[in-house]
Amino acid sequence: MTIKDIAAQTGYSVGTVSRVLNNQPNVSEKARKAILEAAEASGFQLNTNAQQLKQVRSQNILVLVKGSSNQLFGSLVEELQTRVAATPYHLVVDYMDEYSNEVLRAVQLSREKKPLGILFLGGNRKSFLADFDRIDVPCVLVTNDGSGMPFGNLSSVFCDDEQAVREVIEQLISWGHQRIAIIGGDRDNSDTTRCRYDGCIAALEANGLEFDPLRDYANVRFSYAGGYKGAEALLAQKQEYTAIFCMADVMAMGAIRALTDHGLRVPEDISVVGFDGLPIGEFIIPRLSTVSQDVQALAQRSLEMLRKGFETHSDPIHEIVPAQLQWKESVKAI
Amino acid sequence: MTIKDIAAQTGYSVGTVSRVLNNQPNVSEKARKAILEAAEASGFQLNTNAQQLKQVRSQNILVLVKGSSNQLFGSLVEELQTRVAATPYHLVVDYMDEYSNEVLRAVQLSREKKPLGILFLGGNRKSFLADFDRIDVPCVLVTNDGSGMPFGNLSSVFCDDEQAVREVIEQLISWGHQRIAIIGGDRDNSDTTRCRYDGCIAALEANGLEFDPLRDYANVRFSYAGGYKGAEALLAQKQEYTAIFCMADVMAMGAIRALTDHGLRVPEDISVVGFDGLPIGEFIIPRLSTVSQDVQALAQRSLEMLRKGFETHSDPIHEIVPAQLQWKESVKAI
DNA sequence: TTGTAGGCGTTATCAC
DNA sequence: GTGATAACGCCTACAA
Repeated sequence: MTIKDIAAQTGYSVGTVSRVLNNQPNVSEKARKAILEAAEASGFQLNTNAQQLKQVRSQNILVLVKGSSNQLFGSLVEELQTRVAATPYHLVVDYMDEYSNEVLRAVQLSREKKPLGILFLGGNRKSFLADFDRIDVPCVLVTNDGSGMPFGNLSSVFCDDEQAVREVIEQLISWGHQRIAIIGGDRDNSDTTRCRYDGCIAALEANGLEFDPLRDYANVRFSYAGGYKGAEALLAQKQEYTAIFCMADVMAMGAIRALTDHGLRVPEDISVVGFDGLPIGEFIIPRLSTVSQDVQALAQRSLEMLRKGFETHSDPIHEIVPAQLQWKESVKAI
Repeated sequence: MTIKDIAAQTGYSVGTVSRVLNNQPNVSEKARKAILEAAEASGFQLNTNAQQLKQVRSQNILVLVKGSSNQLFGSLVEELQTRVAATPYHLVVDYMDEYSNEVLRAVQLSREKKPLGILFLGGNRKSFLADFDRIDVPCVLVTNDGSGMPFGNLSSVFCDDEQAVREVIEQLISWGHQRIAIIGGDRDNSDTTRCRYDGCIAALEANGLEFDPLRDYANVRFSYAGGYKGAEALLAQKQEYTAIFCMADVMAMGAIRALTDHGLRVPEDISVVGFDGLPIGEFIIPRLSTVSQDVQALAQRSLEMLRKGFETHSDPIHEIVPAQLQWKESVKAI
């Protein structure tokens, strides 16, 4: 079933059928009605391949999600979906694992999907500096800082990770915590990890607390199991930590389980803080203290910035959306 | 940059370039080398649209995921990815929400991606009966029973939900539980819900326990919040339940939180069982008792069955993979 | 308002 | 082995 069949069926030409199916003007009501009916009846859908092959520009907004099991991005995509539904645009979501090069993928998909713009959910500075100049449509980097990169078509929305983490640590200190450990990722390969790490160090140093990365920092994967292992590694240091900051909620949940298994109560014996503000944090026992990223705001602002980019061709914007510290049951003052 | 440019650059024709880029025979080593080098140098990639438009059959295996936030399917897709990586095939994953018609989507994508076969992760009998005859490639319905449907190209792998749930309930009863409530979804619109519900009823009836659906069954969404609301609704019935069976782990986690908030301890005051065997169940407090679906086996068998379908053109198979009851900290004998 | 025809980037079928 | 060339299904001038 192709556009030709519909044309034959209705007696109109492929041109008219195409115009109707694309909601274009210059078609009589009669033709529109007949063609839509025929299409409906046979369940006809335009072939996206042919469409995109021919089109110079689609109505697509491309969303590149780096890290397919990142639940924060999951919520973000949902949020984006509902917002885009109310616009004339269409969302094309592409998932990739944490280790793929998001920019090269974007170059490839740009050529194929001919998107109006691209939303990067996660991304590394290194990849952008290397290849982003091959992309010419407006883009927004979401949850990472894109300022300071020399690109005229790259905006960004993100929360100030470093600042948020600094506040977390300082709050913990003000509540009497002196021995604070950290569970995070690889600071050499993740900008996010690096920012959050810097925030920790800044706060600890400002308060004259000693911190030995080799002893007090656990470098693990961003997962439940990673958090579990991280906490066990820290316990093995026999440092009597009073608090652990985890760079992701999933890590925090794994850590809480490990601590519990080793006979420690959270928060009575040790406090735990996460990062992201995942929905599940509200449901676990104890409720998780966390830095909550404003998914709503991230979705709204990134879309607005992208639209401004391709609708009015305006200059890139770099914007911080505030993160919110949420102190829940997993933390206790000493 | 197109295949033509590569042809011009290397002095060969588009035909030869195409053959090289598709690893086809009848190309001299010299040509192959020159063309691959040129492609490499410019980072050239074939345009998928043009490719799929022209191809009669791709090397794609299409995976249709119904319910994009279903974490069980998330693990399944990961499992499938790693397994397919070792084959000459390629996975194309398409996510859709719980309320879309998976079969119509499959018809559309079939036409476009020209897949060798399709894996349905989740699906409803109703949609299949209505439109599946429009699909002619081999398919496997995963986690739902596809037997009893009159299609020569539809296999299925699933766990015996009804049986598993029956065992759960009977085990609870044997441990002294008499007042058992259930949190689940909409039995009219979800085959899975219906199966699990039937299993409950069968076990309860067989043991002479009374069960009033209006009072003892909470129909909510498959989410943390759904489980929370479900548990609250049940508590409002003032029935002194000793155990709650939830049709999904996410529901169970929400329920545990609600029970805790209402001053009940799990499992001391009330036992909770989930379904799915999500990784996180191992990390929450208390560790969740659940019916663990064998993701490995589901992935392995569904792929094998699909390959058998399009490689040897054999008849559909319907197979049950055993689910495993995992009794953890969230359950206690009375 | 409608029809016609060329071409998007590839694959596939021929000849050579 | 290699090179033309006709599709694939659609969009888009342009002509009618």
